[in-house]
Amino acid sequence: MSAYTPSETSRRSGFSLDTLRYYERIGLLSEIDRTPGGQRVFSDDDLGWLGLLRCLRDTGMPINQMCRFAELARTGEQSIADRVELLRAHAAAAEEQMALLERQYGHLREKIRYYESVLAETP
Amino acid sequence: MSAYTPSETSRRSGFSLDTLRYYERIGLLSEIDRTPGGQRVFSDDDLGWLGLLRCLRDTGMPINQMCRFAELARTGEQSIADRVELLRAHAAAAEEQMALLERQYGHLREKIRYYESVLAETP
DNA sequence: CTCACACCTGGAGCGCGCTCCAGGTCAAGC
DNA sequence: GCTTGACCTGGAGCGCGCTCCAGGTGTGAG
Repeated sequence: MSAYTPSETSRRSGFSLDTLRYYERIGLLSEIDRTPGGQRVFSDDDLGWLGLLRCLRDTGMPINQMCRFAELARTGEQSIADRVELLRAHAAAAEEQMALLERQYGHLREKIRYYESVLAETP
Repeated sequence: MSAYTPSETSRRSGFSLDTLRYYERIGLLSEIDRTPGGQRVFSDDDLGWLGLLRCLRDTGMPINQMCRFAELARTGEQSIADRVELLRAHAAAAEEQMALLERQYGHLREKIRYYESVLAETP
C-alpha cells in the first residue's frame, strides 16, 4: 500500500493536478489522506479508483453520472446491485457509441476512397 | 434536385435549426439559397454536405478543423489533395479513438463481471 | 385578407469539464 | 535556517458547441 504525491498521482492517472482537486471538490474522490501540513497523499486504492474514473470518462460517461456512481460507492456493499446496474446501462451506451463511431468511420473511409479516385483520374 | 425548408433539412440532417444557422455563420455551410423573402432553401447538395459534416462530427472532428475542411472545399478541385490528407489524418485519429474506446469498454465489462461475482457470492 | 406559424437577424447565455490565478503554506536538500 | 519548488484554497475564467431570446418578417391555408 504505497503513498503517492499529487504530481506522481497525476502522472500515473493521466489526470491533471487541477482535475484531481476538482474531482475531489465535486465528490468524485473522497477521503483522500493528507499530511499533517494538509498536502494530499494518494493510496493504491485511490489510484485504482482513478483508473475506474478514467475508464468511465474515456467511454463517455458524463461527470454527473460518475458522481452518482461515486455516491453509491460511498454507501458500501449494499449499493453494489445499483452500481452494477448503472455500469450495465453505461456499457450499453458505450456499445451504441462504438457502433455509431464504426458506421461513420466507414463512411469516412468511403469518402476518402472517393476523393482518391478523383485524384487518380485527373493527375 | 429537390428543395428543402429549414425544418425539413433539420429533420433530415439531424442538426437543429439553430445549429444550421450557426454552421452557416461560421462558414461550414456556404451559398445556401434563399427565397426572395430571405428564407433559406436547402438543396440535395446541401444535404449531402451536411451528411459529411455529420460524419465528421460523429467521429469527433472539432469544429475548427471542419471549418478548415469547408474552406478547402470552397476553393474547388485544386484542394482535393489537401482535403484527402486532412481526412486521412482524421481517420487515423478516429482509429485511435475507437481503439481507446474498445480497450476501456473491455475494462468496463471486466469491472461489471467483477461486481457480478461479488453479488453472486453474497446473495 | 387574415391568420398562424415558420422563419429571419444579431447577440447574449449556457452547460460541460476543466484550467488558471492570486496569495499563501509545506517539505526536502543544502 | 534558508531556499526552492511542490502544494494548498477559493474563486474566476475559458473553450467548445451549441441554444435561446427578442423583436421583427415571410408564407401558405382558408
